Amino acid sequence: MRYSHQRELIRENVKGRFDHPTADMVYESVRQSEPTISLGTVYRNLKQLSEDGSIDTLETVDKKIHYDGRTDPHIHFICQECNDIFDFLLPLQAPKELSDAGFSVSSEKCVYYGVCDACNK
Amino acid sequence: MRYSHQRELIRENVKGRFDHPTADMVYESVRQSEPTISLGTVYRNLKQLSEDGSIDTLETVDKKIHYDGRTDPHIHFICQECNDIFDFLLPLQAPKELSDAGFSVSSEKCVYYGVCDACNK
DNA sequence: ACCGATAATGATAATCATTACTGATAAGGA
DNA sequence: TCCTTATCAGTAATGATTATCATTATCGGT
Repeated sequence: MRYSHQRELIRENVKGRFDHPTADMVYESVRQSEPTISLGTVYRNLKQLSEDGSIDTLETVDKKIHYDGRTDPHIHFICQECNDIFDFLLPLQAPKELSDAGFSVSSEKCVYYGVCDACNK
Repeated sequence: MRYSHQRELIRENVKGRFDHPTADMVYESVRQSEPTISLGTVYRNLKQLSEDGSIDTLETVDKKIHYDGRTDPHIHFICQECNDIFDFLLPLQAPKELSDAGFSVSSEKCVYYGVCDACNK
């Protein structure tokens, strides 16, 4: 993959935030410092970066792809009150029933739904 | 919710299969016995059924909503070789770190990625 | 430094899953 | 049976994402 200024801006943007942005959110943010960047460029690079493991993706119920700069093992919690997405840094914990059945696990995407600490008050 | 013949066909179809079909797959199947049913009707009813908990949904990387007749606690495994989705009936196991932090969990969606037993041979 | 091959870009059109709209039909209570 | 209205079939609209294309930028080789 050849270097590009735009891709670096996109990578740094996603890596530097923790709000699990959509492509459009990254576009609006990167546009502040690079006003001529195209939405298609943002989509193309987010896809590339997620395909080679630089960033991660998270599918939610809103039918938009959310991007995540974190690539170390962690799980997500989505509050059904405020719709915020929270990270919890926890080691990958694939049930042993999977390996028992001959299934080899390389990654996991766990999302828990409920009410967050703040909304519980 | 008022009774409708079409909705019952859709409910029975999803409940009677275990391949996590998309709206289009349900449409093609129900159409065999009800040729005049509309794709919009299938979408509308799948949405209703999932909203009142009769069926479940599963978001994957293909950007389509998959429906699941199973509503008892279970996790999913997606094989990266054959792309099949497997069910494992396991009790909901929210990490205690969540409740420790004041987060109350009401449901979970766990998807594990790797290679299934058959493809491992 | 320049060339040439080609990856990447900006702008925009196309795709495709899903949702909304509309006039007709049917469920079900009075 | 009559009335209200949820649901339907058919189809247009929406919206996120992807593809296209002419131009520009990267980078190894000369």
